[in-house]
Amino acid sequence: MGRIRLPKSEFKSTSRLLEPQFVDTKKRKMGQKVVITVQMEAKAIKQKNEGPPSDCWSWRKYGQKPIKGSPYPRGYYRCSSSKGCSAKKQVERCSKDSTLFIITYTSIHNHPGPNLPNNEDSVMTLQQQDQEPMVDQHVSLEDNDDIDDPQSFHYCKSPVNSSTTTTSISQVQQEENIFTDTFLGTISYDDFLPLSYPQLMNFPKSELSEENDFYDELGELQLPPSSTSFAGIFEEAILVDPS
DNA sequence: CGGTTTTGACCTGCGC
DNA sequence: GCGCAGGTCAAAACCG
Repeated sequence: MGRIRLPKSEFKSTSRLLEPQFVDTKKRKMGQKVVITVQMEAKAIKQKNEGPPSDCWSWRKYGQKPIKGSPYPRGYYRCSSSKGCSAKKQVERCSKDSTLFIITYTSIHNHPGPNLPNNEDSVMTLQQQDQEPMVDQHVSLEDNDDIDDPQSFHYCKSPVNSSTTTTSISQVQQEENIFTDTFLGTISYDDFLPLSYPQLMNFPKSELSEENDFYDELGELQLPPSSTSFAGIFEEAILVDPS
């Protein structure tokens, strides 16, 4: 898609600089991230035209880049559920297992999630799964050839011993075999992701990066009851703190 | 018609 | 300082 760009010198005078307060510093170092891996049924991927698994948040794709060493590009999404929401996610596919999606959540939602009334139900489901062997549900979905729900997928536990602060995506990719080795079972993606970033993180607010300072200002933002009961499942996501 | 996706260009952090 | 790779921008195309 051709696009006429101004010469660099002229480019400097575009709207990006007219509103410097909105200019993203585009620092490579982002705040802490949550990395989760999602294994989808091959059929489901086909049905979704190889698209990433969707969650109940509304995401808008704003970029895609080929990643060195990976045959699959990485997609960049930002939350479109609410204006001004800085929540972002990156979706890439595992180079060795095309059914495995690596989703990296950065920043946080500054608004209540969609379908909030359902969140409690979702959490209850998670809690139940915590108590009961998840394999049961896994089997039930595996046995179900009906892919009417293309969002069915396998939730893969991230590397168990990954550092809680320094694990990077590349490290994750290097340990892809661990994903399959540590496969736990299947949960509903909708159950897993209505929760906002800090809920996923479930770590002390003081540990949030300064990028997330605005969340302090939103201290009045009411979190769904799930925020506390999500700890059980959270440990299966990777907390990344690039330093 | 408004929101989303596509896609090439631009920006920036980081390693050397 | 330079080059690379990753992240973002934004116009055009697409879609419902």
